[in-house]
Amino acid sequence: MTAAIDTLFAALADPTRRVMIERLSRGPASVSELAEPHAMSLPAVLQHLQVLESSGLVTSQKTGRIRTCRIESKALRRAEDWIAARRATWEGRLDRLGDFLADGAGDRDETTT
Amino acid sequence: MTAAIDTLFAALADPTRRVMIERLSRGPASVSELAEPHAMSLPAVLQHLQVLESSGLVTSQKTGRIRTCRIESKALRRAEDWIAARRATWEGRLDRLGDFLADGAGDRDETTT
DNA sequence: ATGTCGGTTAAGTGTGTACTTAACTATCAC
DNA sequence: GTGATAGTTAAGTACACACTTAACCGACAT
Repeated sequence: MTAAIDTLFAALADPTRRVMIERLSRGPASVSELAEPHAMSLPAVLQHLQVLESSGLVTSQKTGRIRTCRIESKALRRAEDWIAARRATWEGRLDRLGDFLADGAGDRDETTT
Repeated sequence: MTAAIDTLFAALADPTRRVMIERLSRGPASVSELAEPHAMSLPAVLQHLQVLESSGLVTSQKTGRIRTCRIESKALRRAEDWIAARRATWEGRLDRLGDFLADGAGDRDETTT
């Protein structure tokens, strides 16, 4: 389970891959559409795509000679949730520390929800 | 700004560092407290800590001979928000596709047009 | 059937990352 | 002071990652 989150964040850590994700968040795309904004060879794009797929962030299917890729929001949510959980623990702890932190005494980071 | 998100996700991609973050989400800790659960040398831990600090996820201050580290929830939120934005775009797009998706046609093969 | 388009595989290269050990500094206890 | 404790620096190694070029395969168009 830990390894899965590993590959998730690792996939998101690369700017090329994040641009791909951004593109895919606006709708499915072919491999060459994904490649278009990037100044790199197609095989390089393919490798990024493989990383995205093995992380579960993207799925794809081939029809004829074009492969259509789409984003997998479940995987995005898994990453999001991991972060949210840690933030909640920390911010919950801050809350428990006392209200005097909440109204200005803290080091300007508290989220007063 | 893109490079900042880079280092953020890269920092989160390592299991050792995520365990450190989990520890710090429960409260501040010293370097050796952070090191304790990991079967690795202290210098290795220090290097992970440097990655966490330069990503903005952790800050630390030295008092006497112990360095106290604490989590920086703002940075966590930056990562969380990036993901949330992409997911929102994608899921917003799905919504616009029509309600028939929302009540059961769900995860399998949307965009049947 | 021949050519082009979209994608894929294989193999190699340079760079970065995660460690290691060894040695060293600064504090605190006595 | 002496010695232990907490952390730090430096230098080196092994492996992973982001690319590259070259060659290739399977649609589709003419």
